[in-house]
Amino acid sequence: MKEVTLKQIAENLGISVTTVSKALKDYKDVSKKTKALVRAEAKALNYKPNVFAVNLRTKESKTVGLIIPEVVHHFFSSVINGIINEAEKHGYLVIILQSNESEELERKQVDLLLSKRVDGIMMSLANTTVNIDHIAEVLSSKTPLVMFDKISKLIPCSKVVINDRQAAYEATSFLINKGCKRIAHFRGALLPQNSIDRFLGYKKALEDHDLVFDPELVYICENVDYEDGRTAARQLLADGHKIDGLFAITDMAATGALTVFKEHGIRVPEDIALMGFSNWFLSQAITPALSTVDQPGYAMGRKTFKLLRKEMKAKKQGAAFTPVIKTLETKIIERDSTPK
Amino acid sequence: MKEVTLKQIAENLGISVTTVSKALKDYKDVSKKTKALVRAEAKALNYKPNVFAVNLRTKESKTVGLIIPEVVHHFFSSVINGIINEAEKHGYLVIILQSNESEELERKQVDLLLSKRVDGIMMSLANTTVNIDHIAEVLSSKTPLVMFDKISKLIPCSKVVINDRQAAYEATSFLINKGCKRIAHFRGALLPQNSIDRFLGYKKALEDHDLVFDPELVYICENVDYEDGRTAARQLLADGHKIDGLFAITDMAATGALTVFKEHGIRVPEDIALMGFSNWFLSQAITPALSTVDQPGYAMGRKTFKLLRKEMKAKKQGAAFTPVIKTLETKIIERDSTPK
DNA sequence: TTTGAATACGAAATCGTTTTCGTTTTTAAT
DNA sequence: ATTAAAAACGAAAACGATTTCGTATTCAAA
Repeated sequence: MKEVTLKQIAENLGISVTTVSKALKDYKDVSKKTKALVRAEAKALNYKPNVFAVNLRTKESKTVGLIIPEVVHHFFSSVINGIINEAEKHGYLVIILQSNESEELERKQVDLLLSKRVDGIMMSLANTTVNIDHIAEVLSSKTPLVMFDKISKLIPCSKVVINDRQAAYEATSFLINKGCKRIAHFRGALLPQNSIDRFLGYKKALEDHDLVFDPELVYICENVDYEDGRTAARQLLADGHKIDGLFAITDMAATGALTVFKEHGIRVPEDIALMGFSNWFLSQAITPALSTVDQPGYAMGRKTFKLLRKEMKAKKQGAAFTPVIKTLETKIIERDSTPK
Repeated sequence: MKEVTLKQIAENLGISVTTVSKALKDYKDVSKKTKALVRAEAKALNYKPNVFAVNLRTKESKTVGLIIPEVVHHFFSSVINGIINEAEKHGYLVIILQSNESEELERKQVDLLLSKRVDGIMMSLANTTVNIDHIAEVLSSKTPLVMFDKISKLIPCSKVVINDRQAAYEATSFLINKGCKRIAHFRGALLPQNSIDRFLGYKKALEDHDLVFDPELVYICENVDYEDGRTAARQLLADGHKIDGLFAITDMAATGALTVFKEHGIRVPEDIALMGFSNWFLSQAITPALSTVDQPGYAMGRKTFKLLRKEMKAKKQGAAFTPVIKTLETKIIERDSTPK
């Protein structure tokens, strides 16, 4: 029950290990006859190359790393899906780590992946990450790197993003075109670029349509989740603001707000029109179904791996590689939380 | 800019590679003075052991594989979360593959993981999997294996499950105790064990409470999702059945049914009481909030890895290991889709 | 001073492939 | 028959760590 090795095959056939190796890799300096013999014997013994040895020799592992803020999240799990499907197509395996939105964990995980000598790394930053030394470290280790969604503009690497500002601008404009005059915004935390960009898009849309921007109508949802949406909505009502539209940073927050509105007898969309963001599965299952912005997670995952692969290829061939920044399209999904 | 190796350190210090290696691993036959020197030099050069070489020597990779039907799924992503958190605690990385509910893909992925020589494998079967040769192959390769949730009773390995039958029995009994007399069931496909068990639990509960079991009230939701729930609910109404309770195999299917009921002016819970299954995030965000059965995904993930680690440890020490089957507790979550 | 046991160190084998660079054998051309 | 070129094979050196077994040194006890 010993492991089958090249040596084993070589001995059985009375030839050298070298020739066996070459035969299996289809080198041209091995005769067809020998190749056939070797292949037959390999199959007979059910030979499987020892990847550990192969990795050591070739200095690559055909494995890539992925660091993501959280796995249990419709958008991110869609990205994962896109990445592992694309990776598998090319014989790569994906190691997934979760930063739990913690910068400290993120650092550890970068170290872990580098020490595992993965062929490349894909990552989306934790909300709290401000110091980016650990990412610079990835670059200086010459490990190909692609960032997606939550990126850092300071790192010169390939990136896959959506235009958050533009998307938020369109979402807000959509509300305005439906007749809304006083539109509140539930934004995310102050730091993350997405949060900032969506807020800026919201603000710009108001200004471009000659509506006053009232900072009092902007509420912060720290975790952009259901509970935050509920809390912010309650606060909004408690503050006595009269609004006819709400643009929430995520579908979760929008859904939270929706339930509060319902509890207070406020009709959606008649009294308040509601736009979410992301097009999570949830948004079509609630009543009224949520109008939102579709954020293409699966496509983002695929594109991210594709860029990574290009860079890994270039590195292997010693070719130069200039970072690419890809912006994916978003689109408005009209459902029942906005007036027809 | 060369890679730092043991040899490098040894040369700098004028000692042998052997001693450097031993010093770093705290062998007792190296003097304290030498250890200090070596460690200092290693730190100074920022030495990182080459895992490829370590893997080859030690024959282990500190990496485990996970095969799962789909990633974009609240329950499974919770399991992933539990697994990678627990794994990370012990220095293991997790390679995740997705079978997309296809037996063929599942086979390929098992092969991939075996060829990567992961230290252990965790998996939940695809719905369509009937032939289990590939799983037997894992066993015969001596790779530790733990199955969870969707398991095969034919494979003698450790397993982590819930008692689907019991949980469904409780859910149905809960409806009965709330006064339901005619309870429909939306079940899953015919093959998967979960689907069968939940159906059997439903049936047994009816019988134990002296209610007639009417096969006409059982509808199949092939993909147990939102759309299936809608379709089944429409069919139920079209068939003219008068029911006062519904137990759906998943929260998704329950939610689909709920929207159809609403569209037909049927009140929940007044006209029909509704129980889901899984306690996905969704269930608390809809109106009325869904009563359901909590399925502990995160705990299942943690437990799964823990069992795997035990088995990997035993293997390493050449100790015997007898498979363990762990059944996790579920519990009824009462919300607003059932009468108080 | 000799002996014995600790204590500290290293040479070399090993893990299983890959690949360079010779060497041998075959084939074709003169 | 001789030679040149082409085709087929192998020895051996990597890759970088781990570990077995010796050897050398130190120190204490007799």
